[in-house]
Order: sequence, then C-alpha cells, then structure tokens
Amino acid sequence: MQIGQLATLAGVNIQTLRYYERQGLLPEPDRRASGYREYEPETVALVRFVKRAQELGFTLREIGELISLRDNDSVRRPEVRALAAAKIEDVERKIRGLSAMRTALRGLVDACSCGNGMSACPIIEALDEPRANQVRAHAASVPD
Amino acid sequence: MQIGQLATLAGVNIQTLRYYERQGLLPEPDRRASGYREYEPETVALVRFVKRAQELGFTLREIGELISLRDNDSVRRPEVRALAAAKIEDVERKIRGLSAMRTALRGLVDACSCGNGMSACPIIEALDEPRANQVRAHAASVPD
DNA sequence: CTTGACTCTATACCTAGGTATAGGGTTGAT
DNA sequence: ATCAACCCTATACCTAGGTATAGAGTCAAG
Repeated sequence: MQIGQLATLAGVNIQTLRYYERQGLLPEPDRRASGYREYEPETVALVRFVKRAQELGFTLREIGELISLRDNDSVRRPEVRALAAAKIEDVERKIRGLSAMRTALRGLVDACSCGNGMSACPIIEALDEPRANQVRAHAASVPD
Repeated sequence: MQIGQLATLAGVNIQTLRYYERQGLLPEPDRRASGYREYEPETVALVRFVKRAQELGFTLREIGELISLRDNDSVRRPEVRALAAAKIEDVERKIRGLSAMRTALRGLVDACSCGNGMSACPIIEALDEPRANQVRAHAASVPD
C-alpha cells in the first residue's frame, strides 16, 4: 500500500504520516527501488490508534510508549509490565475525572441546579481533585 | 489575592493566568488603583478546573464552553442544556475509549498475551472504533 | 513517449498553549 | 527614603503537532 492510500484509509494527511515516521511513532516502512514507501495493511490500525489515543489526551510521546508496549520481547517483560501498570494508573485517573465531569453535566441538564450566582458550581467542583488533608465524600471511583 | 498567590495555589505560572484572561477563560478581575489584579479565592478552583480538563483532552476553547455552562441565566437555559448534552456525549466517548485501553493494558500486565510478533495486538485493537458494517463483540459500554 | 497522478526530500509556515524578557511602576518592611 | 519583592504591559520566543510549498523523480495508461 502506498502512502496516499494509507492516508485515506486512516483519515490523516500524507505529511502527517511522514511526520509520525520522523517522530518514531511509525516504523520505517519498506521502500521500492524508487524510494516510494510500501506499507502493510496493519499500519492503518496503528495510525488510527494514534489518532484515537490523542483524543483521549495522550501526547505523541506517550502514545509512542504505548505502542512500544506492544513490541515486547521476553527479555524486557518486567519493564513492560511496570510501564503498563503506570499507564493503567493514568488511564484510571482520566476515567475518574471524566466520570466526575459527566455527573456534573448531567446535573446541569436534569435540574439546572447551577443557578445564576457565582456560588459553588458543580461543574467546577467536579474536577477539584482531592488534595492531602481534605476529605471528599463524593470522589468518583473507577467502575469495573 | 494577588496574581502570584493565585499562581502558587493553582500550580500555574503567572503568565499563564494572564494568558487565560486574554483568552476569556478567566473573568477580568478587579484592579487596585495601581492596576494590580485582585482575585477572589474561588478563582483557585476555576484555574485548577482548567488544568484538569486539559489533561482530560479538552482544548481551552472547549473548556471555555464548559465554564460558560456554569454561568447560565434562565433565558439561555435550553441552549445550555443542549450544549451540556453534547458535552456528555464527548465525555462518554472518551470514557469508552479509555476503558478499552485499560482492558488492553491489563491484558498486557496480567498475561503478556501480546507476543513477540507483529500480529494482532490488543493495545492497538483496543482503540479501533467500530465503523459501519463491522461488529465488535467486545465494545466497551459506558459504566454508570 | 507523453501526460497526469502519484511520490520523494527539504524547508517554510501555521495554530495552540504557553514561557521569557525588557522596561517600568508599586508595596511594605527596615 | 530605600530596597527587595512584587506587579504591570508589550513583545518575543518556545514546543507540540501538524500543514503547505518548491523542485524533482516515478509510474501506468493511452
């Protein structure tokens, strides 16, 4: 598959693919004698993964780390497990934050409880993470 | 409260606060005769909200919209409800994506099922959203 | 064997979201 | 009344993540 087709299928622009390659997110593809890049069909899923992960708030650097988790050989396995565990923490923190925001937004839709004053507002409060020596009864838990 | 104190309490830099003000994310604070900005204590929560929402993948423009939901007067209420409903959609899509990624990461930690080949990898697959005419049995649902 | 659609590299440019610096005024403690 | 530690505006600069352009080569159909 040529770069133009990959770009179309993955919904990105050709320059973006070359940019990802320079950033080490995409492996260097095979080249024809002419220098044209030749991609494998799996690359489509990889590029879509990158775009999706970006929408979820990961930087390209972090996405690179996620991708590298895939390519683990048995030698680096403990390292990979540790990195994956750390990423799970990140992901769960994000889910908690989003759940809290969803709850607040629902309150707004259902009851418009957030009145006309500047007073305590569920939306702003929603993301006010617990800090040390504060107890917050309504902290959202990460659902299974 | 002066800008330096706000910056310290909210964990951002002073220039960032002035930048947010220019972008319309923070209301223009009162000024002393000297021109010094005087903030209310609530502003700390507002700024922290901005930072947290950013980590969750919202742009400053979107965050501005979220904040504006707070300041609804009864006139604009239907509009506010519609916008809030749309934001809930966004948030739920993000939660689904993150849940899928968490599942994949757990698989990696628990079993290291993702072997040494380039073959189908749970991490990459995890975020491969269903497109028309594809059925994906394991699509994550948004938990309540 | 030419023509149109594709690709290559290199370089420049763009937006978002800041961060730093220059040049100057304010405040409050000593 | 001075001095450090603050604040002001304006402007320049920076990184991430692209997007566009120039100038040149490649490929397949007619």
